[in-house]
Amino acid sequence: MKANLEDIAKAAGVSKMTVSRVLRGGTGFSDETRDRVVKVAERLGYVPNKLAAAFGSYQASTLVGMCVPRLTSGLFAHVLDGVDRALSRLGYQLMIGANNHSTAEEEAWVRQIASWRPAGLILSGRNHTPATVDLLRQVAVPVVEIWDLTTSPIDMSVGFSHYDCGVEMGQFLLRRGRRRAGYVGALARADVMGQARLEGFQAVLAQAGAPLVDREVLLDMPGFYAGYYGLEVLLTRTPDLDVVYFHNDDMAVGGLAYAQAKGIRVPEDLGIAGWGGMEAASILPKRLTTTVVPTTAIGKAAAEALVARLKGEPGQEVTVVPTRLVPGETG
Amino acid sequence: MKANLEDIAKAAGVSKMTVSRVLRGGTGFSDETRDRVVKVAERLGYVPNKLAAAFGSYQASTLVGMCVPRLTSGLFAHVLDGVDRALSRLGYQLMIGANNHSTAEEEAWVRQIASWRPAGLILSGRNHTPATVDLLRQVAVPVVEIWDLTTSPIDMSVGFSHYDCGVEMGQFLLRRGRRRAGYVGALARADVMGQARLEGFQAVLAQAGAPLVDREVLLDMPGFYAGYYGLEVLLTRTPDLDVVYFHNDDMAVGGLAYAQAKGIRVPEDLGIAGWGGMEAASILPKRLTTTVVPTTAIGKAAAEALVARLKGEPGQEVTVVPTRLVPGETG
DNA sequence: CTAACCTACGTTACCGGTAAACCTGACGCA
DNA sequence: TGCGTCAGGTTTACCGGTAACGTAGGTTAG
Repeated sequence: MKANLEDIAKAAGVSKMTVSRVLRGGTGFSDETRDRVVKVAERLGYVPNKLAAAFGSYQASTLVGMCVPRLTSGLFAHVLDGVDRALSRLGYQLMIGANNHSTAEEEAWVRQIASWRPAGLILSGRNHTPATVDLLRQVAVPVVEIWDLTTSPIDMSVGFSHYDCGVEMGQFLLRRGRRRAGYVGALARADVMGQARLEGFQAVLAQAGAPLVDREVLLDMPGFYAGYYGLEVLLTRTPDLDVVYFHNDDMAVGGLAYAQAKGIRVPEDLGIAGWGGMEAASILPKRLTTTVVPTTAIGKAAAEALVARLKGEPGQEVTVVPTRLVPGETG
Repeated sequence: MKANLEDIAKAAGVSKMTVSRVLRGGTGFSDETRDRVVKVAERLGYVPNKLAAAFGSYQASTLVGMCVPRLTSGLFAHVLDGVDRALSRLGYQLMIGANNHSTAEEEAWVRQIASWRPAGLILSGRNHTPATVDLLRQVAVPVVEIWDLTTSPIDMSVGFSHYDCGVEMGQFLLRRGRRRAGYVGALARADVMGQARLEGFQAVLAQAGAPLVDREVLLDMPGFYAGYYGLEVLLTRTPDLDVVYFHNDDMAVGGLAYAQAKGIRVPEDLGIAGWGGMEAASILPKRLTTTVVPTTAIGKAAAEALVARLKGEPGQEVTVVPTRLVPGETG
């Protein structure tokens, strides 16, 4: 990595500053000068140094940090994809991190990222440690909190209400005549958003005079096996449920597998509802009753909100991206 | 973002350099000085500036770039996770990008990333444009090519042989008595690695006197529906196949769904084999015959190879991470 | 008793850009 | 003729760290 602006300047017989302006597509030079400089830069294989550029100019870098709960989550992969597509087109670089559903790990990540003076940050969820919030205020950079909508964001928020998802699913299942509902969740301690869905679900059931009968919240990661096992535990304890709401689709599919294994007919004997809109659920013989979350749209909206702010436009403070309850054949 | 080393230095009554040394955990200061500096730094809410640090010292930053074909790929999500876990522990930051199976997009990405002077790069696949290779040599930074093993890597390689995957699956299906095999693929133009699997598969079948009968390679993304549709096209044209090898598990599952829809018994009438080891395949009533790729292990190994090189150790040039053929109930 | 050596710092120069101010000749215009 | 203006540059002063080297005072070896 040898050639720098100085080298090009010398070789082209102009000043460093002129080279800088030419390469950044500015103004204040003749066409001949531009051609000469561009040619020399190419010949020397010039690779710009954004480190120096971001550092030297007082303006922020083109780095954007994004923190998700887990990198292996199919839902967040799509959010990530939405963000990346929107940002990379505009020349921003995405730095990612995973917080493993821990606000402490998120804080550590923010601390690391902050030292890179990013142009903006995207965080998942609305729960952060006080130190994280302090840090974010201090770095004074646009922040988008995604996934879980909050009416009082640190800066901007893009997402939907998990509580409302629970309410909506509760209402739907009530309309289908379910009266004895159970719940199977996971991530007992860390999962604030699943908790919010459960609360909405519970509230609407209680209001209708058919309160939640039983629930089983495991400590595991919310996957297929946790759903299978969770339903087994739940039904062993409380066999006469007529519907079970799961933390997410992965778990619901596991529950479906359990029902199938035990000869429980779905939806006749037991209704099963998930959440999230897992792509792979399409491989099931019966369409899963679930709430589809527009993951890519959330990513896109988050990136756009961030970019708007970076361009000096005000930027939407709260963007609601509506979810969609899909009545399948299992609920 | 106000406090910098200078501010701390003044407030603590020492020089900038001493503050720098203290905060980086170096030597050459007394315990009292350290305590005083640390306390002041904390009080002022000092946020280090890695931009300045990486730029000022001539050594590379703690930025690591990683480029995957698609961010929504479940397999690569696990690779990414493996890399991130290994790197973030050591204080490295991961910058990601997607090349959409295009070497041209990869080149554009490398060009962007190179200007950040990363400590290292991780690329997916062994195919790169000449300009990419030039750039990589010029930035003179450790590079790990993952996923598709190459015996002559640019720098280091971690992965497995796609060709051998095809060979192995071919041998397995031959042993199970299959003689009339078909293939359903996707990404017709861009997918070099699926192509390699097909070549291995074809070679071993031909050698055994039971050459590939027909194939259908779609232009679509390799997902569930492409598999469903691809199998339909293939069987309509060539109904008397006794086994079909799919580009990946997603497509195989789609094929399975098609077979089920058409009353084709699997594996009696038709064998189905996939590739990759999709988690969600576990929700199938029958275990899919497939090749499981140790995704997280590849990510971890890639990160470790990179870190070894960064520490000045030689670092494994080629690391083979073996795949595992899982005989399921569909082959 | 003195040279060598350590500890605990301070000084200086520089990394490669960018912003902002400054310069210069040509041209238009009163 | 003198002055303003504009294109097309150049010059200078940083940005916030780090490496390399300098140095004062105390300690130790011979």
